[in-house]
Amino acid sequence: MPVARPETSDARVIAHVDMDCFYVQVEQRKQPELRGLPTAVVQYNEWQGGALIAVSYEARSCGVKRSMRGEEAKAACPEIQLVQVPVARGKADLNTYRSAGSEVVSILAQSGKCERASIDEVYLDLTDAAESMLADAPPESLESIDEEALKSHILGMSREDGDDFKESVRDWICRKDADRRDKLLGCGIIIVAELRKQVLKETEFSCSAGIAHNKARSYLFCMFLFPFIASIMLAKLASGMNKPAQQTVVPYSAVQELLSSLPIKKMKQLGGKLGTSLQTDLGIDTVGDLLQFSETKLQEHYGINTGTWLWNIARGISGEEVQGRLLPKSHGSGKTFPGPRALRSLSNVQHWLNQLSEELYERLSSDLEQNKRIASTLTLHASAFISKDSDSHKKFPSKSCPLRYGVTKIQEDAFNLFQAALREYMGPFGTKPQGNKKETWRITGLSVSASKIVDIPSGTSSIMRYFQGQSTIPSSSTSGCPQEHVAVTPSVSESCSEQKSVETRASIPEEDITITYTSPDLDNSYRDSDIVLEKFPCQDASCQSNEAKEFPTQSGTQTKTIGRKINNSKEKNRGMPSIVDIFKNYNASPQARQETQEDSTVSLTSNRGNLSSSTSHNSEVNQEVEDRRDTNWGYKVGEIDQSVFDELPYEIQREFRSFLRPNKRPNAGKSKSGDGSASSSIAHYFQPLKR
DNA sequence: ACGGCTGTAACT
DNA sequence: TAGTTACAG
Repeated sequence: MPVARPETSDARVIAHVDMDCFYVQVEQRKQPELRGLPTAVVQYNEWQGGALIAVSYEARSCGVKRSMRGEEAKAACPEIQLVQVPVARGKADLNTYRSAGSEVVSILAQSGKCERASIDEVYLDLTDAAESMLADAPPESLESIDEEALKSHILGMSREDGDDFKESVRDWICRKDADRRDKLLGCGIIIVAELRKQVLKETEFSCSAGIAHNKARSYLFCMFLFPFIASIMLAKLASGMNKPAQQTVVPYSAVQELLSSLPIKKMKQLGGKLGTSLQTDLGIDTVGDLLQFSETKLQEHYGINTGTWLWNIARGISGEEVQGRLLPKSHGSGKTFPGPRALRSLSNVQHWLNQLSEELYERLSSDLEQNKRIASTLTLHASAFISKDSDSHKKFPSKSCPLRYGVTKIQEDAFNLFQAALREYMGPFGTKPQGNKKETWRITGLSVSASKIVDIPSGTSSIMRYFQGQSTIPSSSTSGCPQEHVAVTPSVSESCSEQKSVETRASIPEEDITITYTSPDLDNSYRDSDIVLEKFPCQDASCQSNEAKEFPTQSGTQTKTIGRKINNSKEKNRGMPSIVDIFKNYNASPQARQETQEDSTVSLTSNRGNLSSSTSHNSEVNQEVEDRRDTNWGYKVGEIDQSVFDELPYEIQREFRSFLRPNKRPNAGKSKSGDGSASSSIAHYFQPLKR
C-alpha cells in the first residue's frame, strides 16, 4: 500500500569525483621530480612527438592542449616535460592508470554507493552518510569545519572578499534555518572534503568534486515515483567548474539558473550529434531554451524516448541513479593502424590479434583472480578500407563468439572471427590480397574485447579451488568455426612470420579448465545439478584436440563437457547450458545481487602498496537501501492496471510519464506514435528500478 | 590518412 | 542475440 516515504528519503546527496589530469598525476607520483612542472603524457613518440593524452595544469596555462602533438606542445611550452605512456606488446598499455584508478575507487567506495564511471571518475551517492551526519553530528554542532570544506564553491553564493569567503561558506553550511536539502548538502560538502583529503593522503592524487542533490517532486506517490532533480548530471557539471583540487556545490536554489544559461552541448549526452541537431534544427543554444518546446514536439523530432528525456532534463529531472558498480563490465584491447601503417596481410593481422589477445587475456586473468569474475563473450572489432578507392568506406562487421579462457584460445578465436568478418566485408572482392585485382583490404584498426562478465559464486563453492588459469572447451573442428579450413590448422600459424612471441608468454601457465556438470539425466534442468569445474593441463594432448570431449569427474558420475562453439546457431539451446547460464542461475537465486553494492566486496588491488581493501562492512548499509527500495515497491508494477492510472489526477499521470519514461516503447521512428500504443497496462510505463 | 584507447548504453 | 551506433574521457 502506498505510504509516503519518510522525509529522509526525499533529498539525495550525489557527488562526482574527477581526478585532475589523472595520467599526469600517476606519472608524477612515479617521478616526483616532475611535480609542479608543466607535464604531459604522450603516446607513440615517433610521429610528431606523439599524441598528448593528459596535460598538467601548469602546461595548460602555457597554452598546451590535449590533442596537440608532442612537438606542438614543445613549441607552445618549451620547458614541458613529456612522459610516454607505457608500451607493452607494441601498444599503449594503460594498466598502470587502471590500477591507480582502482586505488581511488577503493577509498571512495567506503562512504556510500559508488560507481566507477571511467578510469578517473567516480559517482557517489552520499545520502546515507549525509543523513547520519545530520542526525548525529550536524555541522552547526561541530567546533570547527574542515578547511578544505570551507574552500568549497557554492553556486549562487556571492563570493566577494577572499577573507569573508570562508566565513560565508561556514555560515552556509551551518545555517540553522536552512532547508533540509541544503543541510544535507552541507554535510555532503564536509564528507566530500574529507574524502578528497583521504584520497590525497593515501594515493597522492588530487581530485575535484561536484556535489548536488535531488529532490522528489511527488510526495503523493513517492514510494514508487522518483522524479529526481538531475543530480548526477549536475554533480558532474559542477565538478568541472572549479579545477583542479576544488569542489563545487549546487544547491537546489541554484539549479534553475545554472541550467537556464547552460550551453546545450555541455549537458552530458548532448555533446555530440544530438546536441548539434538541437542547435541547428531547433535553434536551441541553452538548456533553458529547451523549456519552450513541448514534450510532443521534442518527440516528433527525436523519437518518443529521446524526446521525453530531453523534456525532462530541461527541467532538471532525471531518473539516473548512482549504480553500485565498482568494476568494469567489459575489457578490451585495441590498436589503430592509421594510413600508411594499415595492415595488409593476414599474417600481420594475426600477429597483432595475438598481441591484443595476450593483453586481453592478462586482464581477464587478473579479473578472475582478484574479482572472481569470468567473461563469456569475445568480440572482434576492426576498421578497414579497400585500396584503390571503390567502396572505401564500408563498415567492417563486428563478430563475436563464446569466450574460451586461454591465450591461445582467444588468439585462435579472434583470428577466426576476423576471417569470418573479412569474408563478409570483402564479399564480391574475395579475400585474396594476392589476386590480380588491385582492390584489396587494408586494416586500420583492430580490437578484441571481452564482455558479459559474471561473478563466479565464491565462498562455499569449491569452484575456485579448481581455478588457476583458464577454462575452455575445445571447439569443434568442423561446424564450430567460421573459417573451418583455417581455424586451427598449423599451416596458418606457420604462415605467420611475426607471431613468435606467442609461445614465449611465461607468466600464466597454459591450462584448460573445462566446466562440466554432472547430471544423471541430461535433459533435466541443470540448476540443481552439481556443477564442477575442473582443470586440465594443456600438456595433455587431449586438450589440443579439436573435438569436444567427455571427461570423468572426480565423483565418477556421468558428466558431459559443456561444449560451446563459435557461431553456433543450432546447437545452442540443446540442453547444454553455457557457463554464463550456470553462473547466472547460481547468482540469481539467493538475492538479485548483480548490480548491488555487493560488488564492492571484491578487492580492488593496486600495483602500489597494499591498498587493496574490502568494503564489505558498508555493503550492509547499502544493501539495506536496496532492500528498502525493493520492498517499498511492494507489488508487481505489472499488476497496476491502466484504469488505476487513468483515475489519477492529470498532473500525477504526467509525473508518472515524465519520470518513468515510456521506456522500451518501440521507437517508431521519429513519428509521433498514436499515443500509449494501446498499452493495456500501466506496467508499460515502468521500467524496472534497476534496468 | 591520424586523436588513441577504452568503456557504457540504446537501438534494431 | 548479435551487431551497430552514439557518446564520453
